[in-house]
Amino acid sequence: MKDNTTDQTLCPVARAETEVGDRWTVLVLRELFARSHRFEEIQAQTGATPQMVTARLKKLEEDGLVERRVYNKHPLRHEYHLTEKGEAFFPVLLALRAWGEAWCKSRKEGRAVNYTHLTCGKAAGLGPVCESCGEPIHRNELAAERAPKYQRERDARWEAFKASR
Amino acid sequence: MKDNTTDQTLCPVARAETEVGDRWTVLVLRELFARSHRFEEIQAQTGATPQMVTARLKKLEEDGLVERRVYNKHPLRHEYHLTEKGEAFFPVLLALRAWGEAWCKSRKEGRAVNYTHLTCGKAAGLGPVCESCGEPIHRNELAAERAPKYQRERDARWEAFKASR
DNA sequence: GCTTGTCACTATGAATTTCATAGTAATATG
DNA sequence: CATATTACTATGAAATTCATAGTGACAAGC
Repeated sequence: MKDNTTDQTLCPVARAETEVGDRWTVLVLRELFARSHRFEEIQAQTGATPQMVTARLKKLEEDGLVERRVYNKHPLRHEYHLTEKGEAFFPVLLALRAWGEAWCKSRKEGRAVNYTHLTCGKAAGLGPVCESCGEPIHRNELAAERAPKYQRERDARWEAFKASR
Repeated sequence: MKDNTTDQTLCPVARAETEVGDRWTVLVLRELFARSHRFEEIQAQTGATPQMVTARLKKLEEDGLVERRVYNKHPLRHEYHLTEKGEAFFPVLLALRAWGEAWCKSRKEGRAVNYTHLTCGKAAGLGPVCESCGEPIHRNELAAERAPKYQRERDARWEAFKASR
């Protein structure tokens, strides 16, 4: 995609959007952060078609956010993992999550995931700083726990996906 | 767009992406945060076609991020402004900017915009907390200054846009 | 040794979206 | 009365997306 407005600009937002400015791409990244490393898990949980997943993973790899790791030869099978650049995207996803929780859901729907801030042992809240201790949140100092309802939703998606094959 | 994976999920990221999961949408929001409130400014600076701008603004209005304000009757003319929900999106853009500056540009290209943290009077850095005083950054406590190179880029885009009509 | 299952995709074609180019409508300005 | 300003709309070709189906390589069970 040649693109004079985003490739040749100094604007970091435009630059970023050429790499992650797509719904499926962000959903794939969400899954990688959620430790879904296999193609089928990503496909099932994002709801994308296999072509979409293939295309996004390929582009993410080209852009340096994702790397493939062989976990099986014969047949050749890969797992997808975040690189340093991919891991660095976490604050964006955290901010997007905070906005989504605050502005895209009714109050009675609960949180999908609750984070515990491991450095202080208490609830981290929505960030960017821990609501319990005030320190900036880093992904490696976080323990995630899915709300039962959200966990069930994911389990159901996986079952539905497997059943449809 | 009926969408069983993003409309019916508890995941705030998926919810958010149905509203802002698109390159043009994010670029339009960037312009609104940059205080471009007129249709043509947005069109010129994003590089989108008028249909794209129309469609995104309409959707953003429907989703409650943007409101139209009449600034002229006869002919009827509107300006586009962020609502509270739209303003609340700022941390996402800030995080995206930080990631873009850090990972989508070569070191020798400078920053596009530098922020001064008004509460401490010093450089705010890339956030989410002020690099000078450590406090969380809020948009209304920030003064933005465009790098001369970036300002020239924007001026040139505006000139090119006007010349092409 | 043959069927069934697993995993990661690819193939196909219709439907939708995007893009470039051009044009319109209402009014102000010189 | 001609030109400029502003905010769009129209059109059709090109590209992308989607749903549905299928493939290839192997493992595991019987």
